[in-house]
Amino acid sequence: MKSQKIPEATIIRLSVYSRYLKQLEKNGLITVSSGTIAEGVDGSPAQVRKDLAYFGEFGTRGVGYNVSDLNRYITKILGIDNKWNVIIVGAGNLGSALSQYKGFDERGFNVLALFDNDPEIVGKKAGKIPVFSAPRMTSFIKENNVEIGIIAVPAPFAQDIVDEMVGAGIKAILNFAPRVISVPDYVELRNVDLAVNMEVLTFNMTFQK
Amino acid sequence: MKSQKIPEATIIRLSVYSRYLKQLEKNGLITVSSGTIAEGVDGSPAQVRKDLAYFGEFGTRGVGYNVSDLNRYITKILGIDNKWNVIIVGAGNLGSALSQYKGFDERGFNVLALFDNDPEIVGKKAGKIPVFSAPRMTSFIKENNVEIGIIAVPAPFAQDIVDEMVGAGIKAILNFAPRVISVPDYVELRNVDLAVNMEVLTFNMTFQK
DNA sequence: CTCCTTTTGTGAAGATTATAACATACGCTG
DNA sequence: CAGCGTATGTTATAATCTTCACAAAAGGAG
Ligand SMILES: NC(=O)c1ccc[n+]([C@@H]2O[C@H](COP(=O)([O-])OP(=O)(O)OC[C@H]3O[C@@H](n4cnc5c(N)ncnc54)[C@H](O)[C@@H]3O)[C@@H](O)[C@H]2O)c1
Ligand SMILES: NC(=O)c1ccc[n+]([C@@H]2O[C@H](COP(=O)([O-])OP(=O)(O)OC[C@H]3O[C@@H](n4cnc5c(N)ncnc54)[C@H](O)[C@@H]3O)[C@@H](O)[C@H]2O)c1
Repeated sequence: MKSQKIPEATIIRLSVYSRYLKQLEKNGLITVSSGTIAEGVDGSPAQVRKDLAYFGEFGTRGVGYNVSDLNRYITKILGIDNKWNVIIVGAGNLGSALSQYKGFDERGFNVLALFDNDPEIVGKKAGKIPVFSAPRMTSFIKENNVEIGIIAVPAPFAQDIVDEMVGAGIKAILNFAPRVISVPDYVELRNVDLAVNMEVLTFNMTFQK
Repeated sequence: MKSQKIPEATIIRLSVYSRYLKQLEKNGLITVSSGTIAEGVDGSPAQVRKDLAYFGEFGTRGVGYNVSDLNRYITKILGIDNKWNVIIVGAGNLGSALSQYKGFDERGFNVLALFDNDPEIVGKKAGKIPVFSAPRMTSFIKENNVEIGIIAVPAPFAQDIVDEMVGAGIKAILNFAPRVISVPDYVELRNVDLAVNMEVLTFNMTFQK
C-alpha cells in the first residue's frame, strides 16, 4: 500500500463491499467483477476499482476478483482480521440493544461488558453480557485489554465518560450521545447521531426534488 | 435560497449547529459569532458562514447571529419547524430502544407505532408506543399520514418491508438493517450501519497515524 | 502461436467541497 | 457624526474526491 491519505468514503464503501462479498461467498460464487460488485452495492465499477487500488492489485485482468480472497484482503485492510474488545457504557434502552447486536460479533467485535451507575441495573445481565458498576470501568479496560468504547449514556455525562475511557487507555470511541465530544488526536472518535440522520431526510423531503 | 445543490455535509453540520444553538439559547446567550459556533461544534468559522450562506444572510456584520433567530431559520431549513409522523418496523431490541428515544420527540419526530410479526410482542407496548401486527402497517400509514419509516427488522426482511412502505406512500426511510436497500428515487433513504462505523474506527487504528 | 474478448489498474480530466482572504457593513465610542 | 474595531458575506484559491477513458494483461478459441 502506498502511503497516502485514504478517503473516509472509501473505507465506508470497503466495509459495504466486504459485507456483500460475504453474501456472494455464501452463495458459492468464486469470482466477481467490479461491475457486479457495483450493482450489488449500488455504486460504480470505476469507484470499486479505485477504492481497491489504494491498497494493491487484487484482481486478474479479463477475469475479475476471487470472492473469498478479496474479502480476506478487505477484512485485513479494515483491521478486522482479528478480534477487538469492546465495552458499552450506559445500559439503558440503547446500550442494552447494542449489547445484543449480532452484527458486532459477526464482524469481530467482542462486547465484554456494559457499565452503568444505576444500582437497580448493576449486577444484572443483558442477554449474556454482564452489567458492572461505572467506577469499575477503568480497571476493567486495563485488565481486559479493551480497545473500543461505546457511549450510550445521556448527553450531559458523555464527555466525562469519554475522558475516563481515554485515561484508561481506550483507543477508539463510538458515541451515540447527541453532543460534540473532544478527544486527544491519538484517539479515534465517531459519532452516530440519529436525529441528524432524520433531519437529512426531512431536509431532502422539504427542499430537494 | 438560490437553487443549487447543497452538499449533504452542509446539512449534517446545520443539524449539529442547531443542536448547539439550542444549548446556547438555554444558557441565555443572545448573539453568537461564527467563531463561537465553530468552537462549539469543532469546525471552522469559514465553514459555518459558508454553510449558512447557501440559504441566506442571517447575521449582522460586526455583531454575529441572533441565537434564537438563527436556530429558527435552521430549523426551518431542515424541515423540522413542524412535526413528522414516524413508524418503526421491528419491535425487537433495536426497534424498542428507538421508540423510547427522547431525541426524536425533541426534534419534531412523532413515533406513532411499532410493527412486528411476532404474536408474542404484538399488542404490547414499548413505553407508551403500541406494537401493532405487521399486516396492519399499510393501512396505518395511509390513515395516519405517516411520512417516515424506520427499518429495524433482520436484514433478510428489510427490502420487503421497504417495498411495502413505499407502496403505502412513505416518503423517507431510515434503515438500520445491514443490507443495501433499493427505493424509487422519489423516496429518501438513509442507512445507519453500526458495523461500518466500527470498521472505520478499526481501520484508522490499524493504518493511519 | 496468434487473435479476440474481457476486465483490470491507472493517469488525467472533471466536479465537488473546503479553506483562505478580503471587501463590506454594522454598531459603538468619543 | 466621523472614525474604529469587528464579524459577516463572498469571491478566489486550494484540496479532495469521483468519473472517464484507455492501455495492459489475462484467458480462451481457433
Ligand atoms: N434510545 C435510543 O434509541 C437512542 C438513539 C440514539 C441515541 N441515543 C442516545 O444514547 C444515550 C442513551 O440513550 P437511552 O435511550 O439508552 O437512555 P436511557 O436513559 O435508557 O439509558 C441511559 C443509561 O445510562 C446510565 N447512566 C447515566 N449516567 C451514567 C454515568 N455517569 N455512568 C454510567 N451510566 C450512566 C443510566 O443509568 C441509564 O441506564 C443518550 O445520549 C441518547 O441521546 C439513544
Ligand atoms: N440490536 C442492535 O443494536 C442493532 C444495531 C444496529 C443494527 N441492527 C439491525 O436492526 C435490525 C433489528 O435488530 P434487533 O437486534 O432489534 O433484532 P431483534 O431480533 O431483537 O428484533 C427484530 C424484530 O423484528 C421482527 N420481525 C422479523 N421479521 C419481521 C417482519 N417481516 N415484519 C415485522 N417484524 C419482523 C421480529 O419479530 C423481532 O421482534 C437487524 O437488521 C439488525 O441487524 C441492530
